[in-house]
Amino acid sequence: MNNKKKPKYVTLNYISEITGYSRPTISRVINGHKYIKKETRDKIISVINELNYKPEWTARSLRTGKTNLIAIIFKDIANFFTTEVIASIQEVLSGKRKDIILFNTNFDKGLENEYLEVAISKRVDGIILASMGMANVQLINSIITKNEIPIVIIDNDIKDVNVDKVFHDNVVGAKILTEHLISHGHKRIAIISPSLRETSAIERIEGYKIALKNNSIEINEDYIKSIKFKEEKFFEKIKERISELFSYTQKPTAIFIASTNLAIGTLSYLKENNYKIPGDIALVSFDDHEFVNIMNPPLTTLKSINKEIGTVAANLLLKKIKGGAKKEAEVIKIGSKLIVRDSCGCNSKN
Amino acid sequence: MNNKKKPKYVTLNYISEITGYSRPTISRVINGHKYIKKETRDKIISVINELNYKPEWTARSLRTGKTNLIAIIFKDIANFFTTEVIASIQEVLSGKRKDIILFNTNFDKGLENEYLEVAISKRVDGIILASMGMANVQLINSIITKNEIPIVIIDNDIKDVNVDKVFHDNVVGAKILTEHLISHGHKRIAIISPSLRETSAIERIEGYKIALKNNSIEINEDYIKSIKFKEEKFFEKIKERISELFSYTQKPTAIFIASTNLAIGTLSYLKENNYKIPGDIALVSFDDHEFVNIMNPPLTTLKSINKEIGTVAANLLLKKIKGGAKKEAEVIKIGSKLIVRDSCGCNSKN
DNA sequence: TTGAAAGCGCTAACAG
DNA sequence: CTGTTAGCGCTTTCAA
Repeated sequence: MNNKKKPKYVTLNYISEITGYSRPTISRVINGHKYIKKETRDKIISVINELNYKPEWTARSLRTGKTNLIAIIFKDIANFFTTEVIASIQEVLSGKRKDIILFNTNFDKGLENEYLEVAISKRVDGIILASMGMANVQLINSIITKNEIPIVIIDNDIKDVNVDKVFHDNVVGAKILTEHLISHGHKRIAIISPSLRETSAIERIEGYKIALKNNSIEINEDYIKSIKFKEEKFFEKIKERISELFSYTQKPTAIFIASTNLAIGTLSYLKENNYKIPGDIALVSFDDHEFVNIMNPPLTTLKSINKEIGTVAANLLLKKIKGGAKKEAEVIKIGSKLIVRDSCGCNSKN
Repeated sequence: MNNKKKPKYVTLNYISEITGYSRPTISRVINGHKYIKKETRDKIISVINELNYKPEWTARSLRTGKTNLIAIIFKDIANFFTTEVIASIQEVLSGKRKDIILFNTNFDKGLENEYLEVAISKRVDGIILASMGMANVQLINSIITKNEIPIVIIDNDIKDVNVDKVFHDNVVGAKILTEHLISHGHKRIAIISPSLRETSAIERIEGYKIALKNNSIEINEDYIKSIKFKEEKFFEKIKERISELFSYTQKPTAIFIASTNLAIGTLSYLKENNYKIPGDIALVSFDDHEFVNIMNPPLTTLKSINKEIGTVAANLLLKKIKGGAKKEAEVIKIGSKLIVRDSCGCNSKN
């Protein structure tokens, strides 16, 4: 009986034994070095193909100190925004033969720091971080300066950290949307926003307030409602907040919805309660998506730039990986424009 | 000037020099072995914390032969189905300290095989594959038997491959939906489906045909329309197919839409052309999602089981990783039930 | 154009 | 309870 268990994987050493060439020579062939005799190369390649040799990436990484691995650490991987961003990052990176290791913090601040440490441990070449905005500043600084791993932050800002950043221009976007409602004659405009601790939400509220101020409309703090994404019974909570809005003697006549998930809940509540949109209440929403078109009514939003954010972030990261993490950090804000549909009162008879 | 460049990473060796203990002892502390003097452990741990030592995962993997890495290879990472599946897989795996390396084949058969080989090269502990159904059978068999890496296939079947599989019960689901349309009195029922080469699509069409046959309704091949997801101008193509449907002298009175992306395009076309739903044309759609509720009209669908598919697949993979990849393969079909809303004709006056 | 030697950072086996 | 030795599979000198 043959007890010599077949090895799970063919190694360089094995190829060396078979071909009679040394490991370095075979390594050179695999890595496409010059100065290999054509005959040698051909022989080795044919054996490699025959045995279906695949280099052990883990050993190679250990030796070279490069992993070709990019960590994507996101606060939520299952929503409309994130999905498109990840896909566009993936597209850029796969072209450069970088692989993605994906982490979902699920809105947990502790996990955010933990995954950053896992990323260090994995010796990733770079990190793209869509944070809750509360990651450990010291940790991030140390990753950049000591470990020299470049980081690009998207979505939510982390202050006091000299890192590349790519954001939606939230203030301007929110201002545009709010002003559009004002142009329809609305003065009692509410805003429904995700967690007030995220900078993207804070900035959207800021843009909303600026628009009101510029038009001499008083800010009513009761009109500012927020729901944390991670909250249980998320959709029910949205409905509670909106019913609060309608319980006031001075009811709002329009709502600025600061994200798509919120829009789904909001519309859902309004339909259940037979509110006419935009007749009873006008709406605008921040994020765009293919399906807002077929909502009832189609939502007036800002043009979607999710893919662009992913592409820009990935390219920025690649640039830093090539050029060294310590160079001056860039902050890129990507602007967007209004897409008018029906929910705001344009094109409508409701 | 001090030219001794500070190292990017603290190593075991360095900790060893500092503490005076040997590398194995430190390694044991890190890996929580018993039989370490409390004093030794405390000393070592304090130095580790102070220096913020993080084990090099690549070296550890090389030594142990385990990477704790799971490859997720999906044909499309940016749609409603996939997003939920990935999130639920992630949830299961992160609990077991497995990390995810994410690949998107983008409907490219060549890339599918390429990424499988990358996964081998990375020595992943397991693979979850949502394929186009055309992966290299030999390659997959060799991964299972030779490399002993467990694979779980979801979404589309790959024939002649003895691998664990988790699927939506497409035939039964499609049958239920079609029968529901029939129960409303429809006889001219069209189906709009993704690429006919994917088994999930084929099975849905099969279920549709079974329902028709069982009710003695003749199958009209003209009523079966398909659009490949990867097609350029995807939404325009959908609209073309639907307008074809309406160009027939025997126009269909109902459409079974076999996936959510298709539903968006279909609804969009019908609204543009002022068709009343379900009055002019009744609809049912396969996948469910939070937002089909607020579509106009809300879509009658099958209850969403995307999360369940991810959870079941991930647990199955974990089981095989633990118990050896060679055990008998399981095939799990997950059933679903009808969620009646308005698009089918229930609850409606249109 | 090729090979010998060394070592990346870690852990397993064995000895004590 | 701890240290010595060895080696995972690869690539990088350096020398020939």
